[in-house]
Amino acid sequence: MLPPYTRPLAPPRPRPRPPRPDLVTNALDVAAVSKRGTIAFRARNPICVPDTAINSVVFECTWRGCGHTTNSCSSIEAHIRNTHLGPKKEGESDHEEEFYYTEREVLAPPPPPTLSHRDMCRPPHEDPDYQRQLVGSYRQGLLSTMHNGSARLISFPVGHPWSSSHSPKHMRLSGMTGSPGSPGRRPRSDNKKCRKVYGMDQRDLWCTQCKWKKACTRFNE
DNA sequence: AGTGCCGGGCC
DNA sequence: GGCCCGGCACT
Ligand SMILES: [Zn+2]
Repeated sequence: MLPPYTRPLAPPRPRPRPPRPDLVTNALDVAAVSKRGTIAFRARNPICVPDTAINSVVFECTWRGCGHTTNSCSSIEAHIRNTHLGPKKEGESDHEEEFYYTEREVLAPPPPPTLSHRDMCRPPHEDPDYQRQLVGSYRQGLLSTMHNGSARLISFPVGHPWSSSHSPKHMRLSGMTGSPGSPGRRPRSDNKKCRKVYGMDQRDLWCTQCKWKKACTRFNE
């Protein structure tokens, strides 16, 4: 009797869904008293930049071939764990991520967000930027000089780069989740996206991809 | 608890 | 193609 797929026009969308009972998270983690409290670099600051350029600090991944930079400590650690070290095991408590990034300063961290029209929806394995990242990490150890100032990477599809003893330290092999042929999931970038910026009650201000629950094209670079 | 988004549905 | 949501990986 009632129309099949007609939605009310523009009411706020308070649609709280019931939570799933099958999601469990382990709560076994160390308190981590001092989070990277041992690096005491950049104490001296010899860079003599008066007050014209805003030199900000970035965290740069030092994994070979990767030059991924972020601006927060937690995001670079997340990057390293996701893209290089692999999933964390439960029962491991050393902060190994600390050894794969440095903190440095930059003068002009190209903040202008790309104004190009990258407003297309595209699966990640077709994204040329994304493919470059994949190859870069896949050849970890085969290439020597490779600069890369881009952003995101993903967990590997099905290859086992960190099982080939190319990593500077241990190897974290495990049954990586992912069916053969699955391109993997891109790690969340640290920028705030339309949803968080505008909120659920202003959904009409979101970019198109955010409205469709796709990868945001306005706030990621 | 909330956010980001892939995969897949419907039109 | 546009549009939307279930489910899930994260935080
Ligand atoms: Zn967006």
